[in-house]
Amino acid sequence: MKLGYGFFYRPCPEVARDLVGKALVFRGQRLRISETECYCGEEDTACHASKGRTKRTETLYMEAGTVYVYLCYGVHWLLNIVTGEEGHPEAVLIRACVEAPGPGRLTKKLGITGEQNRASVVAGGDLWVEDDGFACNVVTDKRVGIGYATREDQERQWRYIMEL
DNA sequence: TTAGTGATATCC
DNA sequence: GATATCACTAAA
Repeated sequence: MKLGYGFFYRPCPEVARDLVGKALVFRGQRLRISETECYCGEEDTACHASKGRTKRTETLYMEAGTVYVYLCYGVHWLLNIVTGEEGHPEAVLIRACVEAPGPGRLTKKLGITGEQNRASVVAGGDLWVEDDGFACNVVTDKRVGIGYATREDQERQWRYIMEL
C-alpha cells in the first residue's frame, strides 16, 4: 500500500518513527528504510531552516510529502521528506536502508539527485514510499553530524533505527 | 585520521 | 567578488 498525504501530515517525530521498516521505491528499485532522523521546525537549531527561510530551505516549507534533496560536502545527495503543516519547516531525513548504509550511498544507489528536489512522494511520480506489511522494532538515539546545533537540540532522541 | 568536493550563505 | 561552512564517504 502506498503511503499518502495523511501519513506525512503528522508531527515529524511520528512520521520518522513510522517510516522505519517501510519500502522506498524509485524507478523500479525497492529499498527497505532502516534509519531516519527528524528535523523539526525553525526552533530546532539542527534544522536547515532554523536561521529562516532561504532559497535552499524553501522546500522545507512546502506541503507534506514533498521531497527535499540537498547536496552535502559537494559530493553527496541527502534525501528528506517534508512532514506536518504546510508553511512549517519540518522533514524526515532518510539516513539508511538495509541495502545501503549511509545517506549519501543510499541516494547514489537509487540515482537520486537535485533533480528530485521539490518532487513529491504523494503526487503519483516515480518516487514513493510503500507499507508492505513488514514490521520491526524501532530504537531511538541521538542525532549525528549536527555539532553546530545547541547542546539541548543535540541531546534529542530524534534518530530512529530498525532493530532486527 | 584526513582529504576531497561544490552549492549556499555570509561576509566584504 | 571572496571565503567559510557543511545532516558525508573512502582511503589509510
